[in-house]
Amino acid sequence: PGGLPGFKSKTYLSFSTHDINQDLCSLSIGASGSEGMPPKCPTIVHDQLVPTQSSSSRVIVHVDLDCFYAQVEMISHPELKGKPLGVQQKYLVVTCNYEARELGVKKLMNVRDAKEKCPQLILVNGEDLTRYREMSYKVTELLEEFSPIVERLGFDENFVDLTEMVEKRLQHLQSNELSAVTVSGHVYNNQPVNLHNIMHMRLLVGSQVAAEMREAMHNQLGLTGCAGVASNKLLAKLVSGVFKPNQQTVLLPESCQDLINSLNHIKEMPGIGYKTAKRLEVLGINSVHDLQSFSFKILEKELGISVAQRIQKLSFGEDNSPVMPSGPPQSFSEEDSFKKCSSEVEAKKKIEELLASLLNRVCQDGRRPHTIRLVIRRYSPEKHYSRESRQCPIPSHVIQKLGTGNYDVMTPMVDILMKLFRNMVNVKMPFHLTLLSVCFCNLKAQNTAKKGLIDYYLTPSLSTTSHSGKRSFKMKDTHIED
DNA sequence: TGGGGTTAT
DNA sequence: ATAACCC
Repeated sequence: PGGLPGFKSKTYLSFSTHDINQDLCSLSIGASGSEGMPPKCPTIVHDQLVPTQSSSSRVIVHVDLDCFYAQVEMISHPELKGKPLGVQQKYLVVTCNYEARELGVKKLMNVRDAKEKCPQLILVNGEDLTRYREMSYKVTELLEEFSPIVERLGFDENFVDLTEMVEKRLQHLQSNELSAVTVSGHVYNNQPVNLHNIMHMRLLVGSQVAAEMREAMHNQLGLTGCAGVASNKLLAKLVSGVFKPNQQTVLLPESCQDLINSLNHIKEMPGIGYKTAKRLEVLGINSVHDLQSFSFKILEKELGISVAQRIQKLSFGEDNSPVMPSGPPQSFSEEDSFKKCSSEVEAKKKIEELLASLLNRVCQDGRRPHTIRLVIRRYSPEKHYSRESRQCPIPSHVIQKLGTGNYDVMTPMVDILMKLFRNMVNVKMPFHLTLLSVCFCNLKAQNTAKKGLIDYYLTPSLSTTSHSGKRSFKMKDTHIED
């Protein structure tokens, strides 16, 4: 209101991007009778479809490292280069290098099957993620030098929003240089480039930045990977995998439908997971085209408006979700799986191990966790994937000891964790666990003297409830007696 | 299936 | 606290 030339302060614009065609949106112009606030239901004086370039004019790159854990292992052990190498966690080969793939080893293959397929396969244990995690953040930090808008996806993928960078580079080009702009890497579908199409130009410059990113990753970190450049995260991710290993691909808008039609099943659509795919199959939806043409009303009834709207847009290649800068992690966790744990003493030993590693990590980070969580998985013969958890606040006197080193923080933490354990597991009855995990979350910046004062006055749990004599718990944290 | 992560409800 | 998603 008031900020747009030609509109008076009580004129409101309302945009709806509900329409399936992302290049159109509905525009309502209304006038409000109330003071200063946008009307909940404006008087609609005009309602029509108008062109917008809201989501389709961005330039996004998806960077995907090749067999990341195997690459890190080959950097640590150069003598393994050129040989078939697998990274093992428990009895699984979780990933392997391309030499091993050529000999038939697949990701998440059973160790026995892998050895059978490929007797020369060399296996290294990858259960300790420390070096992978460290290298992963080096990659993210390198990408953040290009643009600060970097979103991590797992340890080996990053999205970067290049829109602003690309716009600046194009502005700095002279008009005679514009006709000399070329693509770096592949163009999806071998689609011809039109140098008079502004979006083509943006994506070409995006492909050049992507190539610079991959060069920097190789020169500075010794890593190879793929990149995909497109106008949104979904398309960038899908196109990054088209030419595999160590190559890059740019998607021009005209080939978008071809890209999404290249998917053989909706489960291959990022954002449609195991559960949703199963529910869609029941509805007879198997292909991307099935999902595109399916009645939205019925889809909404089955999945709710949120999921229905999101996934049907995905099926058209539409994805307006922003690249969210990941920043430092929201949580730290360590887990261990095993065939059987059936006694409290055994569980305590494992919990102590997990906690010791976590304390090192959290100490390095500098911030302090204010919540601790224990997660278990109970054995069940057939039915899989069900975890239970209990969490509680970390007492402030324990938080303050974190990272100081000379005070024993293990003992009070283990005591808390064992209370959470007994809250979940009836130790007087037989039990059979197959996984234990400890998680630190609710991380807050360490108190400086100044900020400590501010916290004292502004943090509800300290300043407004400390006089009540009882601790107040937000959410559903389990209450642990001291 | 491992050992991690995130957000939404 | 759980359920879904991602790697």
